[in-house]
Amino acid sequence: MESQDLRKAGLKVTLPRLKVLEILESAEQRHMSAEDVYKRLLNMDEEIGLATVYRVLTQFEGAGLVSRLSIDGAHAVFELEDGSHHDHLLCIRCNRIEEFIDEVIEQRQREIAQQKGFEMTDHSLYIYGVCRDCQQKNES
Amino acid sequence: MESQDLRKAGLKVTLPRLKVLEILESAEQRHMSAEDVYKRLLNMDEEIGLATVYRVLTQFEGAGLVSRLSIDGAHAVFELEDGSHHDHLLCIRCNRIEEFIDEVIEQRQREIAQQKGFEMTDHSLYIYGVCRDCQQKNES
DNA sequence: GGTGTAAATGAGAACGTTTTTCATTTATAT
DNA sequence: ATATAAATGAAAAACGTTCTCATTTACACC
Repeated sequence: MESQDLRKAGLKVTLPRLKVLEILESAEQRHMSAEDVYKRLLNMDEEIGLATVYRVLTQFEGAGLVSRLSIDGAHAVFELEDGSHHDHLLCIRCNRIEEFIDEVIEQRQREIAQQKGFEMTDHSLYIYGVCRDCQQKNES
Repeated sequence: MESQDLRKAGLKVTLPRLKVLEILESAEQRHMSAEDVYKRLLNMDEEIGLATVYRVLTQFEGAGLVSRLSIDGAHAVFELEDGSHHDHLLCIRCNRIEEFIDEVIEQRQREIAQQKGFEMTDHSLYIYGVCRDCQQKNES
């Protein structure tokens, strides 16, 4: 029951919040922009404004229910938080997003921060490239 | 002589381009936003529009003269390209930007891309934290 | 089950950054 | 010197996102 997640996060259980959660959980694409979520809502005939979608997603982020990816200059995309820290690989052709975890890189980052006298709070790593499918499409 | 750099890049040698180059080369801060450059121009009594600054910086990027950093949700900043690939450490308090190179991370990224079937074209890594100075300020 | 209160919402305006438009100016090849 | 394509300035538009404010809603309490 998702209502519990909302209550635990100190958020009232409202239709917009339930719907946005539902969309994030059921979407075939794990990574969605606010606009994506909004369009999905329109398709479901839910009269929920874009501003509310932004608000809800931002609150979810604050509550640790979703993570926000700020990819390059593009608009932010959100993913359901599953507790696993991971980084991302992005296909520059089809915008597919894949995830990976690499403890070697994690460790090196901590070392670098320490070397430079930084108290690390966060990091973001994106690898850009052309995914296998798009490489093949290009050959033909 | 910077004019040569512009000509080599296939760009006409114009006052705005020379001035922007000059600012990037002489600025005490290596990382500048378009707005930063524009303000500097105003201080120099150069009547160059902000749109031109954006255009020039984007062309310089295309020509490989500068790199654009798209940090999180913030506005882009530019740095003179010196041929050395490097990543960045950012202080979330004072916005200081430091650079680092780490071959271990570079290598791991290549391996991960290969594992995932990606032809890597680029990557971006930002480590966020609190720099030494800001840690000390906080203690007092 | 009502009711009060603070929180949440919708609509549209506002925002900050960046890009575009278009008429005018400029650099450069000839 | 001149023609031509490229570059510019100013203002408007675009973009994703946040804010404002009047209205609605969820929920704690009776």
